[in-house]
Amino acid sequence: MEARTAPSPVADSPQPLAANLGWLLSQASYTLTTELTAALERLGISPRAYCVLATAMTGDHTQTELAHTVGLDKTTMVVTLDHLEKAGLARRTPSPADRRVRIVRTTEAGDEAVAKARGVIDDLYAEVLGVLATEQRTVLLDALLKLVTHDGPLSAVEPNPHAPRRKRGT
Amino acid sequence: MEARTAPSPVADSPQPLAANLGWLLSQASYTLTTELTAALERLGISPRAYCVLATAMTGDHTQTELAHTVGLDKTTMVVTLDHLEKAGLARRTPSPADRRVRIVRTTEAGDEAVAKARGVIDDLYAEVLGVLATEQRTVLLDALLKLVTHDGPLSAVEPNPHAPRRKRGT
DNA sequence: TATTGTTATACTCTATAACTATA
DNA sequence: TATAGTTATAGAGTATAACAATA
Repeated sequence: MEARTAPSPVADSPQPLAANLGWLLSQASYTLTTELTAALERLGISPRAYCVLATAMTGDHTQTELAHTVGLDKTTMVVTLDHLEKAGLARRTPSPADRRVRIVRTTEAGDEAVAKARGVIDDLYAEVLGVLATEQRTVLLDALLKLVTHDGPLSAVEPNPHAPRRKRGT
Repeated sequence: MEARTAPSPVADSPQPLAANLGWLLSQASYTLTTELTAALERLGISPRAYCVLATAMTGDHTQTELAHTVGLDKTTMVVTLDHLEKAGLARRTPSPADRRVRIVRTTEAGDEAVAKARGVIDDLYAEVLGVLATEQRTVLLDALLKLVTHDGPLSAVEPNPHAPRRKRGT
């Protein structure tokens, strides 16, 4: 399988120190994503498609709503939905209330795909975490959550919407 | 600042479960990389450039050696070195032994840049990990290392060199 | 005038292929 | 014939801009 994304530039430290947080996180995240992508590919679905599909299932959402929730650009959402429709996993339904808007609904096949994907994902996570002792596992997840969660040091950075396009320094 | 990389498709789960390993890792890794990139940018250096520079400092290396060590394609290495030379941080020296080969050496400015970058990186990691209790920190790093390390479940996947180019499924 | 979804397009990043100069 | 480095180029992925339909 070809790598989905190039390894993070920081992930290539030749001799990872025990304290090289960045390398550890990049490596873990990258490999897990790669394995997840490979596993889902066998179901004919991409991680992104799964994400959109699973979100669409939670209620009646327009494309823009969906894009916002999942964190995609609306034009990327168009492409993703084109794929999903072609694969028969979702369909766009005109909204009776607003004729500009299209509600995204999952098909039965889509529901099944999500269910199967959930199983695959859960299995993968269980397999990975199974290597750790029970307490270690708990602490790991707690610690990550603490870092990532609202006003932790690794909570989401909102990109400056009007930042000048970077010109690629050295 | 503009996001360097789009958020991982898996990282966008609307309501992260405590056990959503993938989301936690992606989010942590992505944000840390973003912050690291921003911090290094103030030094006029990219994470990749830092990586190459720091590796080049460890001895006399050819471009290909460097590329292999750091995990870059040789053509990408050319571009990276072009930047580094233009910025006066590294230079290509012809090898006396083999006239096809060029040894990559850091300049004094390059050495300084690496030293400064090291400081910035260490500070950032310390700041992030400072949020955790001492024991929590140890367990986190141990656990990550265990997952990522040789024959852990998230150890590096070697890409199949002759896999057919993926055609983008759903 | 503003908004939804679409299309067309430009930009970034990386890798493949072809070339040169050596070996 | 094979290898190091270079250049040119194509591919994949994303976002910006312009547009049509509707509000």
